[in-house]
Amino acid sequence: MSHTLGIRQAQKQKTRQAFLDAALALLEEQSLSSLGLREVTRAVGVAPTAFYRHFRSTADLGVALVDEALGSLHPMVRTTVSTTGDSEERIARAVELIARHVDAYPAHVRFIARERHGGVQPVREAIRAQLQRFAEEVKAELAKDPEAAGWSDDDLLMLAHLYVDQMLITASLFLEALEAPAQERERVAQLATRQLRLISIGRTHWPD
Amino acid sequence: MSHTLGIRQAQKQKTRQAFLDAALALLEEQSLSSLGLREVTRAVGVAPTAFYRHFRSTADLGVALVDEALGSLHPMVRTTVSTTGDSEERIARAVELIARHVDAYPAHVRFIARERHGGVQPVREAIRAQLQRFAEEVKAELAKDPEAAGWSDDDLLMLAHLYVDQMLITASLFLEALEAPAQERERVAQLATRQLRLISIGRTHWPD
DNA sequence: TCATCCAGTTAACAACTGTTCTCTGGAATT
DNA sequence: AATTCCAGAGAACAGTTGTTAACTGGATGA
Repeated sequence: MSHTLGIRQAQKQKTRQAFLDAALALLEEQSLSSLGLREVTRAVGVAPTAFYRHFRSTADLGVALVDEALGSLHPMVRTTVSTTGDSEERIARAVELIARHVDAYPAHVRFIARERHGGVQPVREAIRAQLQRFAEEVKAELAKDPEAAGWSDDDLLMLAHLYVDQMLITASLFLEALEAPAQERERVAQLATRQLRLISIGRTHWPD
Repeated sequence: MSHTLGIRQAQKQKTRQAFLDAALALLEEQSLSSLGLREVTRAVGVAPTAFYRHFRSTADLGVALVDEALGSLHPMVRTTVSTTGDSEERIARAVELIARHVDAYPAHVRFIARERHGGVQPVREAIRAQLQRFAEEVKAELAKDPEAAGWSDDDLLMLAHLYVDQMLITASLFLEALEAPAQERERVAQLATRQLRLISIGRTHWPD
């Protein structure tokens, strides 16, 4: 049973979301550490002081953006890795899925790539924690595969991190190619596919 | 025969270098897009207007920092990849070399990791161009290896990019572990070693 | 119905920003 | 020795910033 929010709470959440959306748009052309509080309130169309009703600082807003950008991604990642079919099919599906995600949420992807090593410590920390969770989820899925027989937990996590990092690199490349001709995007897809293929081969022959 | 600079030019270069050093120090706790011109001149100890004698803008200063941080790295990368010995020795040496570089130039590494996807377009472009050069140099070295027989140019470049990205990821992990206990840094070294090992295995079995 | 709450407003603060123009004094050139 | 050059200084500009305090008025709960 879902609880219907009061008019007041609903309006507050609406404004909060407007803050997140406006910030995400502004962050396409700058980093979080240069994002001003007044800049955001101006974009939302609200008084500067209203900001404090929702966030302590822009860093706090950034952490909220991390949750929005990565929080909803967990189920997708899990189903991607656990997809059935042979190795080649799974690679093609993963690349396709990354491309679609970048198309659907370019600002989210840009934000994560930009702030992962950005100048705001709490945000870096939040991203690091979420990516750690991703890696552990991927590891759990990898462990189910019969190919994982004889793999140590450490090695599975090592491979999971390799996949997660590769996912981010690929997403970033698709992002750069967003406004480029289809041919360029296809080139990125081919590159990512072959890199995943090479990793997959390394995985198969691991305990040589 | 080296040309001795006049007193004037020498002093100018000295001040310019002071700008680069001060900026790099300030950028440990923020991004380039939030770095103020006055902030830098204050750190150097000169008047704000002196900045314009050396750079058009902070973005321009950022591009100069890219050259300083990556320009001197080319010979090192080349010799690393072309190092003789079996695969395992080369991996160990590469990881060791990355760790030492992070120890020696942590601010450079932080700057590149931060601004590679940062909010200043000309700087992103400069980093992208340099990394492209790195990849092509690595590719040229890979091509010399007898193991590269039967590899297409495209596949060699694909593998080279994989190595370059992996190098950056590893450097970034070492950076995070800079002030951590030696045990943590060893964990990073082990992780990077095994990831490179897996890639190396994939490379060996590539045209399966 | 009435008192309470609280998201958003208004006004004001000192401090800071990038950029301009004018000036200075020592190096470089003739 | 006289002239030109030019890195850096100084002062002033209109705008911007984050944060504070006291307020308003509609939703909320007794």
